[in-house]
Amino acid sequence: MKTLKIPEATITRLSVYSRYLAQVDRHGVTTISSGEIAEGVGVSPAQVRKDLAYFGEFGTRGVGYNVKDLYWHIIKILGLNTTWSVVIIGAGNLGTALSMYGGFRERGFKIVGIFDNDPHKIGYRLNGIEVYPMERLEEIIEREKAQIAIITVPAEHAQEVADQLARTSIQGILNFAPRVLNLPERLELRNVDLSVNLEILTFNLAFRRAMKNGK
Amino acid sequence: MKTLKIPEATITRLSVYSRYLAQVDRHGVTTISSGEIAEGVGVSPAQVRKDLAYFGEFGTRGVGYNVKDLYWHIIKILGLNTTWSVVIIGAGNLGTALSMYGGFRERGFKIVGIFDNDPHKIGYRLNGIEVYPMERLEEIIEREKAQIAIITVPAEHAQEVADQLARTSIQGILNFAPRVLNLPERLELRNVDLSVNLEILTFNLAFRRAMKNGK
DNA sequence: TAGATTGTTAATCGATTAACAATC
DNA sequence: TAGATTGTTAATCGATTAACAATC
Repeated sequence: MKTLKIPEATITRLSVYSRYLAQVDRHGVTTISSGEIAEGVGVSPAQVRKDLAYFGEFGTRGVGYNVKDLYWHIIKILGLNTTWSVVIIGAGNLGTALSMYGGFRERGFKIVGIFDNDPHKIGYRLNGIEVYPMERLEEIIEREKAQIAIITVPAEHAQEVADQLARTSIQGILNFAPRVLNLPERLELRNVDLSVNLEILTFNLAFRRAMKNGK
Repeated sequence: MKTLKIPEATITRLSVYSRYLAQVDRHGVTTISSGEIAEGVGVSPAQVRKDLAYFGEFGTRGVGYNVKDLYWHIIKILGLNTTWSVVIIGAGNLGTALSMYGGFRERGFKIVGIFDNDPHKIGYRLNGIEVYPMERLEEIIEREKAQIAIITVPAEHAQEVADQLARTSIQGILNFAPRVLNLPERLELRNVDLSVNLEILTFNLAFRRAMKNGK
């Protein structure tokens, strides 16, 4: 076991493995091999073993892995054995959709507030989550001990919101605005660009087609 | 210029470059260097040039790139010079939010219908887009010549929906359900897992913290 | 011509795959 | 003991970075 550099792709896959393990666990499976996990999520068995090897030895040679056991090991690795409090900035369609997204709750994320600067939206409750004005950002983040913020405001306002968040005790930001953000080093930043994903799809489709027709 | 193998990361970055170019173009900038693009989107200048080199020579040595020109070249590479018709399967929070998402429209994607199996939702219009029953999936896809489908149904139903789509003329699928899908080779598939992104964030936060406290 | 910046090749770095000894 | 499967090392593959000749 070595810990030095862990590829981000490994973390992505661990997340996928853990969800797959939860799924087979629900079906009553107690033991699973790297080959079966690989088959289930579409990677190679060596990949599965390598990914796990970064963090320890979780299996039994000749036998495989205990499903529940490995599941909890991965949950712990991902930091999901504790609850994370999350605020959402932007009560538009995407923000409200994410505030109700079951996938977050299932994995232990707790949305503790939504922020917007539209006076009409303030005070409204979405699924029991209150919409606050931007002025109360710092106050609510402190009160709720929120560690993560999700930005779903229009691209033009994303940097401004990021600046405001940088002045709070927020530790990580998940940015859905299609804009590159400048942030202090101490903040963890991840970008989710919904259009990019669709565009990789169109590239593959357009490119394939071009290949077929001659070339 | 060689075309053989293009890293997916290159396509992701091209998408980001093009949006950045649109942004500086709006500010009246006409010429830009690889270094300036790199600075603007947070990669290295060599990276920018390498990415572009897969597809041709778009710049002038000693000068740089014409902003509008390069923008359109990338748009063409990504296959965005034509309109893509898209259907959304699942009229829940996420599906409806995506149907109204401005980021898609801006890049030339046209949502032509939303599908759901909840009778209460059928016939309802969201932003001018009609909600159809699942039974009409094939009919509407043919009529609207939709090429892409976005899956936003619960994980339990994702495979079933994928199977239905595989029987239509849909060419590509963007899957938001946290479930690995099995599909025929001919279909292009991309997975967007919203939780995974949040989990990479928590891993980084949890891991960093563990590093600090001893270890 | 001198300065700037591209396009491209070679060197480096990192991640995946293959192979196999360890061991249940 | 024989069969299975892990954990790990070495080999391969691929992507990024550095360097520089080409050229505006």
